Amino acid sequence: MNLFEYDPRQVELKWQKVWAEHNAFRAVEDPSRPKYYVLEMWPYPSGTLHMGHMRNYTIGDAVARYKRMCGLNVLHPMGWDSFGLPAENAAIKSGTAPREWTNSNIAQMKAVCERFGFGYDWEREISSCEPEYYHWNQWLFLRMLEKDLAYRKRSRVNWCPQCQTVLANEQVVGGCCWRHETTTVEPKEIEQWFLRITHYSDALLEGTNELAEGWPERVLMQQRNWIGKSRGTRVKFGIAQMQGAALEVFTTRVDTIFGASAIVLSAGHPQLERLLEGVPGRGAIEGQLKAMRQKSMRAADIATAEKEGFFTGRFAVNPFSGGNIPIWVANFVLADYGTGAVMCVPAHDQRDYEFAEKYHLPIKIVVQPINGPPVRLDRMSEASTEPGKLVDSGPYTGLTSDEAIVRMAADAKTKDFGESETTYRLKDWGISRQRYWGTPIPIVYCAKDGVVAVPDDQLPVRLPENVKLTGEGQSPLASVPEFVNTTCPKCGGPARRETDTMDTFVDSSWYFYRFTDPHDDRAAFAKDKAAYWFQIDQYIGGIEHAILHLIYSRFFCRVMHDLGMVKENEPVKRLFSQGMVHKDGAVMSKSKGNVVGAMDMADKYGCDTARMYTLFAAPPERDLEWSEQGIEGCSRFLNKAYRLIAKHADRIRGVETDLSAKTDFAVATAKEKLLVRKAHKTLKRVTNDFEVRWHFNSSVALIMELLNELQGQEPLDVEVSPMILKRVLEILVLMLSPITPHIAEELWEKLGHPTGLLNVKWPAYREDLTREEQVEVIIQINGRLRGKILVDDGFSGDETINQALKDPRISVLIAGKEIVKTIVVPKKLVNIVLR
RNA sequence: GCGGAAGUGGCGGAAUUGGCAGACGCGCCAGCCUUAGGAGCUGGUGGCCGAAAGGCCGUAGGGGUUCGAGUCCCUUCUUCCGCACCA
Repeated sequence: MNLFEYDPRQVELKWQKVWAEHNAFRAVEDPSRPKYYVLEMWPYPSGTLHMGHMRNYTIGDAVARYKRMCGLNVLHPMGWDSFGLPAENAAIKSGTAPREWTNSNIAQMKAVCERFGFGYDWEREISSCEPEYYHWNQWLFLRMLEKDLAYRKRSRVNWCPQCQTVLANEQVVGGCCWRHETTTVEPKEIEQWFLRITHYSDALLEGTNELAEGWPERVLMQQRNWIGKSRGTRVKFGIAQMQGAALEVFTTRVDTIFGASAIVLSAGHPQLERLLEGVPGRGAIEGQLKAMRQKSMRAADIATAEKEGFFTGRFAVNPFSGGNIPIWVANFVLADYGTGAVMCVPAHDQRDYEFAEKYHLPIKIVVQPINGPPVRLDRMSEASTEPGKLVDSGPYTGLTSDEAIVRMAADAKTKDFGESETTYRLKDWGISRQRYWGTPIPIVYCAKDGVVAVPDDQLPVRLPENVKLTGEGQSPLASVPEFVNTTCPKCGGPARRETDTMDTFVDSSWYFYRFTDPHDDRAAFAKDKAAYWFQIDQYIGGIEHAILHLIYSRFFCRVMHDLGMVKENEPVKRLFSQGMVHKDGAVMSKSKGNVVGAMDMADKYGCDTARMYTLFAAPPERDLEWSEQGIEGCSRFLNKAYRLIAKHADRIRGVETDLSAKTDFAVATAKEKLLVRKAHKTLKRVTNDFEVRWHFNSSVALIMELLNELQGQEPLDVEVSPMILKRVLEILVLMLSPITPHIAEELWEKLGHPTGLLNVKWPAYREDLTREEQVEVIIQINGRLRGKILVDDGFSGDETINQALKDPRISVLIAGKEIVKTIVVPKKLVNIVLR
C-alpha cells in the first residue's frame, strides 16, 4: 500500500480495534477526579440510521473526547428506548415478534455507532424493553402509588383511533394525534392510571429559573407555557329558580365582575344536563348543544372558528351585585381549563366583547384607566383590558384593579361564595396504554381486595412473549389468560392483572440514572453511583422533546429526590438542542425519501470525513443542509493532512518534542515563528470554541487554515527545524482528535508516538506564542479604510499615531486639512477625523 | 393575534468585546501536471467604474446613535419556531 495514501476504512478499523482492546471508553467512578457526564438522548431503535440521526451523536462524541482530553472522568453511555408502537405495528404487519424486530434494529444501529467510532461505554448499554430495565419502571410506579403520586381514575381520555390507544395531553397536537397528524383524537371514558405531576407544578415552574443558565430559553419558555400557571379567583354564582344549585367560574379579573353580562359554559360542562331540566324549549336547546359538541370535535379549525353560542334559558345570580344574568353555552369556552365556565365581561375582555357584539349582550364599563381619557361606550370598538380604577362597582367603586381583586377575593371567602385560586394548564399524566409492547403496570384486581399492588419481591411483572397481535380491540394482554389470571397477593384468591402497559415516556424519564449503575439487580441504581455522576453535565437532543420528555424527566427527578434516591432537584445542568439535518430543502426522513445513509457515507468517505462534515457544515444549533459536494471538501482536507504528515514523517519521527517547553524564539527563523504563532493562535481559538462557543464549524475552519498555512510554507524541510515542525503538526493532530479521532490516531502514530492518543492531554496554548512582534494597524480617515501599517507590538497609542501620520499615502490625504481628532485602538486601528 | 429566533456573495457559512465584511468550504474561471481525470498543485472569484493605480456601492428595506455599525436603538418587510379563544 502507498504510505502517502489515506485509506479511511483501514485506519478506522485499526484504531477501533485498539480502543476496544484498551476498553478506552469505560467509565469508572473515581471520587478523586472531577467527572463529566455527557449524554445524547437515547434513540428509538427504528432500524437504519441516516446522517440526520448522526449529528446528535457526533456532537456528543466530540465533546466527550475533548473533555476526556482535558482530564475529566467522562461518562458517555448509550442505550435504546426500545418499547413502543412501531415494534408492535411491525408485528401486526409482518408477524415478526416485537422483541425480535426490536433487537435486530438495535444490532443494526449499534453497528452504525461502532462504525462511526463513537466512544461509548458499551458495558453500560441498556434497553428499556428488557425486564432488567422495566423491573424498575414498575418499582418506581409502586413507590409513587405509595406516595399517592400514582392513582387510578375514570376519565375522559384522548383516544387515537389509528393507534387504538390513549394519548397523553402532550401527545395531542392541534386536536390530532402526534403520530397521525390527520387523525382527529376522540374523547373516550375509561379507567386510567395517572401520575400526579401536578403535585410538582410550582416546583417545575420555579425550577425553570434555576435552569436558565444552562438550558435554551425557548425550551424553558415552552415548559413555562405548558405548566400555564394563572392566579385568579373562583366565584360561585347561584342559579335563579334552582335552590342550592350553583355554577363556579374562574377569572383572573374578578375586579370586572360588576360588568358581567352572562355566564358562559363550555358545551361539555358537567352541570348542563341538570340546568336544562324543566327549561322551556329544552328540546331545541339540546339540539343546539349536540350540534356544538359535534362541531368542537373538528379540532383543526377550533382556533379560527367564529364564536357561537346559545342561551340556556337559565339565569345566574351575581353574588357581588345580586343581579341576574343569563347562562349561555359557547364554543370558545374550554371544558378542561379552570372550571369550564367563565363570566362574560364584554367591556373588559376581547373575546367577551366579540361574543356580546354578536349576540347583543349588554356591555357595561366598570374599570376606567388611571391615566388617559376615560373609555366611553359609544366610542368603543374593542374591549378595554388594561387594569385601572373601578366604577359602577358597588362598594368597590374607586379601588384600583389590584386592590379590588384582593378585597373581592377576601369578601367572597368570608361569605363563602369563592376564593382566590391558582390554576394550571398542566394536567396529571395519564400513563395507561392499551398496547402490548410496553411495561406492564404492576397491579392486580381482586374481587375481595380490590386494587392490589404487586409486591416488590414479585417484580418484574414480565411481559409475556408469543402474544398474537391483531391491532384491534382493547389491550392485547387481555387476551393472554396465562398473564391475566393470577392470584391476589393479599388473599391468595383468584385475581386479574392490569392489562394496560405504561406510556414509553416513563422509560425515558429516568434512564440516565440507570446508566450510572446499569446492571444492578437489587435497585434501580445505587445512590452513591448516581451521586457521583449526577447531574448530567451536558445533555444533547432534538427540540421535539422540549416539553414531553424533558418535563417528565424533571418530574421523575423530583419524585426520586423526595424518595431519597437522588440529591439533586434537576437532572440536567446543561441542555443543548441541535438543529435538524436537511436534504434537498426538507428535513431528512424516511417518509420524504431524502435520507443519506450513515453507513453509505462511512463506506464512501470514511466516518471521520462524515463526522467532520457534520460539524463543519453549520453551527450545531442551526439546521444543516447536507451536501454531497460539501462533504468532498472535508474528504480532501483529511487527504491533504494525511499526505503532508506522511511526507514529513521520516524527518521528524524520532525528534523529541515537549509541548510545554518554552520555544526559543530568539534563534527561530521567520518561518518557524510564523508557524508556531499560527498554531498557537489556532489552538487558542479552537479551545475557546470547545469550551464556550460550541461552534465546531469554526474549529474545523481554523484547523483547515492551519493546514493551508503549512502547505503554503513548503518546503517545510528548509528553515524549519524538525522539532518545530513536529510540534506544530502535533497541535494540528490533537485539535483534530475529538472531531476525526481515527485519522488523528493514525497521524499521531506517524509523528512517532507509538502508544496512541488515549492518554494524551489537550494542549494548552501559550499566550506569548500567539503574539506577533509587529501588528498590522489599519488607518482610517473619517472612518474609511485608507491604509495599513505595521507597528511594534509594544507601541503606545501616540507612537502608533505618529507612525500613521508619517505613512506616505496618509500624509498626502491629510495634507492641508485640519485634524479634528484621532482615535486609537491599540494594535487594531487609527481613525483620523478631518475638517 | 401574542411571544421568540433569524435574514451576510452563486451556495453552506465566518467576523469572539462597536474596529479591515465575506475567514473556511462548495461551486465557478484560468493555468500547471497528466495517455487520461470525478486525482493533485498554483492563481483568481461580492457588485459597479477603470488599462492600471485606485474609487464608489455593499450584511432584507428605511431611519437613528457613534470618529466608526453585520454587530446597538427605532421602524417596516420576509422566513422559521412556539402558543393560539387558558377566562
